[in-house]
Amino acid sequence: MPELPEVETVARELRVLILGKTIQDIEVVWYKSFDNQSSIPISGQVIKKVGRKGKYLSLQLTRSALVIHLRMTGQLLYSTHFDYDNTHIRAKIRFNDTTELLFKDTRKFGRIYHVNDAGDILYKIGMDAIDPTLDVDLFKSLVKKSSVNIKSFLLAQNKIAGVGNIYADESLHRAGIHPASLSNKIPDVKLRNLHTHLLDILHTAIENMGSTISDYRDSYGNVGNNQRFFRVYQRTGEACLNCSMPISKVR
DNA sequence: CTTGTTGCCTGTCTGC
DNA sequence: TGCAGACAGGCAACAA
Repeated sequence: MPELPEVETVARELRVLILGKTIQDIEVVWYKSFDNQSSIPISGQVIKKVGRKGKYLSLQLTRSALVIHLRMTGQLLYSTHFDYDNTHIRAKIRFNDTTELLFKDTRKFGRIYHVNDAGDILYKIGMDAIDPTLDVDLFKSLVKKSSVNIKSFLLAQNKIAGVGNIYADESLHRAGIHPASLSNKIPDVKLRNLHTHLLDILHTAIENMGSTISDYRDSYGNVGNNQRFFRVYQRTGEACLNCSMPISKVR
């Protein structure tokens, strides 16, 4: 499931692939996958900027914006030909040079929102996890304000955006913090550690083009490489790389 | 305000 | 081999 590093990988690729292209039209195959909240026509608009905040991708157009969330199985595949497999394709963004950006989403949880301004969707989301202004002190103060367990805190997108199950589990393990630990009871030293490891893990995952569990693909249809380096995620029953005890699943 | 619960979806896996 | 049911999981909507 795409989290920050996977969405960042797609964003970087899309900057190369579709920036400056003019949209011919959008073909919506599954109506729920496309949520049109703007009356501004999409046809004829140019992709001015590709952004990302948390797990959301934003395409700034000439006069409006497309905000995209891939949820679990969403993919944005760039296509230059017409003989692709249409299975699970929920929408097609066609450009006037005959290339297309295909929104493939097996489980139909993902969404493309068309809005006047990307902020209409993104305002409710917290600070991006790799935003440089989210320094140790700010990170600590956010965690200390929360009474939920630390794993739930990391997953809460209105607090810090972009972290999902994979990178929450990996960073907590690396920092030596049990996921059920209460956020406001974790000592400063451990929080400092968590901040360092979270950033390191996210940046490393971006360098590795993200992690592919099952469905994640980049815009070229390629899998990521980062799943090879998991130390706890989906390693239930296997030996812990720190203490060699079998890893058990808690929820 | 916070926290918890439910529904959205379909492919894959488990047990009979 | 077939089939029912559990499971996976991010987030919106809703309830408390």
